[in-house]
Amino acid sequence: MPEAQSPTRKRIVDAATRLFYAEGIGRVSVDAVAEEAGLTKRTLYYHFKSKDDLIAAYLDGRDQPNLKRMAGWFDAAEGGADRKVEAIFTNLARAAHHPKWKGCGFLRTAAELASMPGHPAIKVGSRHKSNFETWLAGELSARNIEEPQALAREIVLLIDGSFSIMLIHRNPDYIEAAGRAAATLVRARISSNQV
Amino acid sequence: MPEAQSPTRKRIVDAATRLFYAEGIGRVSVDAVAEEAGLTKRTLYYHFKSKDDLIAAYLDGRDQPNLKRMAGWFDAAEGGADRKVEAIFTNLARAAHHPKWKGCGFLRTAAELASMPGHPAIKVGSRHKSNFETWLAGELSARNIEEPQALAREIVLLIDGSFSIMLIHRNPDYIEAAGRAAATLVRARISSNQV
DNA sequence: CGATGTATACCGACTAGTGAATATACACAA
DNA sequence: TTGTGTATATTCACTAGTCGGTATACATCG
Repeated sequence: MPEAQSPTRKRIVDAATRLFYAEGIGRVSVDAVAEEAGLTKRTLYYHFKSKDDLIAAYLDGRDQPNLKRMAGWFDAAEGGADRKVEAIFTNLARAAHHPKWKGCGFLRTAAELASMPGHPAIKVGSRHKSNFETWLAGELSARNIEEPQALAREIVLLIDGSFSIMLIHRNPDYIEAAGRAAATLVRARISSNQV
Repeated sequence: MPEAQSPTRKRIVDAATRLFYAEGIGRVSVDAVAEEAGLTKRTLYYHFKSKDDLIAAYLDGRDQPNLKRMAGWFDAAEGGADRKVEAIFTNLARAAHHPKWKGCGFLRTAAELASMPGHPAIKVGSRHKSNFETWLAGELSARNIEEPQALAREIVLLIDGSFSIMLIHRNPDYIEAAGRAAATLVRARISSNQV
């Protein structure tokens, strides 16, 4: 039985992360992951019972870093909740200029696995997106924004819409437009007794 | 040289449409498409020079039907522009309940081809999404809505956000929430001298 | 010894794409 | 009418390579 936190396992997940994000889970073979990790396929299958498991582990490893990055942008931004929300989009648009940017790994994986709704990787993605939505609703609630849950959900829709459309048009203007729409929706819910 | 509108070609595209939408372009082999169409792979390759070409033809064939369906929902809805826009989401949510529903074929294909931004199928998808955005801006403009282009873009972001999140959570509530947000954004732009 | 980890070598199934032959239909000439 | 040429359309059989996954063996270390 492999150890849950073995360094070899981490090497495999790191290699899978690089390849899966760059090429998509369907276009990357297990052989390629093993080679990228610098070991043989048999060793990979000692640590993971299937490719599907490895895909889920890849997404699981992206959960916390992704959340922290978003929260970092939110926290660092000056101004009220509207400006902080818009900062997420502004930073996203900047990140999208990077040549290695390929959208949201969670959404792309869900799209590739659309015919397998119960796939373990999709459950991981669902949990991640819920985590983000819950975190955002908490931040909005702490700032006395009205209907924080509903608003958080609308912002999530605009963020994921940006991710998707970017893969079609490759035009970051869409992300900026989504940011302005999100800021508008936030301002519409700033309550009267607000800091 | 094959004929552009040969009935055989149409049979192939129809078969490809069924399989590609149901399983995703990467999970469907050319052999499978040929068998679904009731002919041999060699015949398929007589009509299409590559699988990539066939994928582009699949999406090209979905352009007009998709636009007509959206426009039909918009036209059929009672009320002002806000209600008509919201009707698109309501109908989308209803369609998403169907067991064969697998999201937006254009977005899913773009996600699968994220590592090949210049792929012909992505160009077809980009054109389709632009067509829809332009059509919607026209409808909004005809109803004296302010900033119709900006608003159309925001609505598109909410629609495509709905498509993406649905593949993660499989919960049509997100589409309804997006519809309410879209209606809010429309109402914020209803000008004073309006019918 | 026994647990953990790694390597070589292999499996059957499937992949996109192709070579060569052939069926069909129609044009034109004897 | 009959024969020949030609373009379109289709099939069978095949290639060279990749796929996820595994059987077996061997190392290292407590």
